[in-house]
Amino acid sequence: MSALHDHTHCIADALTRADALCAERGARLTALRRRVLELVWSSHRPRGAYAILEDLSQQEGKATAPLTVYRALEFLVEQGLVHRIESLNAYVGCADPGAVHSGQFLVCESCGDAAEIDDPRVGAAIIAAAADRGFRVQRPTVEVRGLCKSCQENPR
Amino acid sequence: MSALHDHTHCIADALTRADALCAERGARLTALRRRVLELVWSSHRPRGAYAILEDLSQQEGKATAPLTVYRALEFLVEQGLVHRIESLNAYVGCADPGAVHSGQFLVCESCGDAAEIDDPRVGAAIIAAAADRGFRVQRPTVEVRGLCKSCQENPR
DNA sequence: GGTCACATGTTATAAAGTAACACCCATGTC
DNA sequence: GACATGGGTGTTACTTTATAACATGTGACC
Ligand SMILES: [Zn+2]
Ligand SMILES: [Zn+2]
Ligand SMILES: [Zn+2]
Ligand SMILES: [Zn+2]
Repeated sequence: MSALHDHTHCIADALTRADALCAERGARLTALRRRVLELVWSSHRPRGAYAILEDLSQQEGKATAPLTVYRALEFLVEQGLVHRIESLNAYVGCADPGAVHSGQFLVCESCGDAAEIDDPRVGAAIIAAAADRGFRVQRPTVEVRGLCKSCQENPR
Repeated sequence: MSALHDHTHCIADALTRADALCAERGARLTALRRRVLELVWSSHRPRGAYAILEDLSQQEGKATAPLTVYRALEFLVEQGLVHRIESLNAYVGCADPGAVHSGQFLVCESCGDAAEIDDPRVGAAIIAAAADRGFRVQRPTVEVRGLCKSCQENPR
């Protein structure tokens, strides 16, 4: 997700979908959780829990405890609204919540963007490789570091 | 890598290969680094830096600083002798150092074993998926959680 | 034997994540 | 309306993981 797009729209969209999904499931997207989701979506770059915490504290005008954020993130991850990028200890909004998918990411070393993909070839290859070894897949993690298209075209 | 195998052999083997590789490259596998590598190889389960630190301290009879271990690990990872499992904040010996590969792991939720694989289908699928999006791959990370064969056969 | 690069030691600190327990507040029940 | 119930949040303290800054050692090379 390069520089120029209407990101306000991304955020609004994400919140709308989250509202709908949670309503449908009877999950409680409380004000706090909604605000954290919004902060996760403040960019397409994965954000650390403590960065979110800082923003939240500022919004509230008073210090918030880490647990507050971690609990909200836990909920959002469970609901599939947010993914955790293991290799960055950071969180990013899910591009397509509701759809069943495991989370595959192309993480740009230069701009920090994390593009979520759900490539069936990758998923299938992992399942096949695991099956060959008698391994039962529960949760694949794919995080590919490299250079995104726009950073290749406009290097620093 | 299930329960029953001659793990002493795994360790000796890993050290021998490490010696050879480092000699070949002119990299300095010092006594300390060699001991850390040995501790990483103490099982096929990824081990945390602080677990290794504890073992090391005990061996030496005196407290060692975290940095000592982290620096040794950094070297070992650079040399491809050890991989870091991002989703566990832990380190595991590389099954095939020297070979060019990125590190794909099947991590068992039950016994904790991390089997390293280097499945060409997975690698190729990732490259293809990335190429479709103009993304240039530098370092793929694949960490699959699930149940290994032996844990499926002998559940708790 | 000087010096240069790299390895290690030491101390302090940062960043990321969790435990335990109290309180609040919406919902449903009597 | 009183009251139990359960999930969500607040508060405090703490653990685990990782790094910064600076001093000291050590071996290769000229
Ligand atoms: Zn956007
Ligand atoms: Zn980029
Ligand atoms: Zn073994
Ligand atoms: Zn297992």
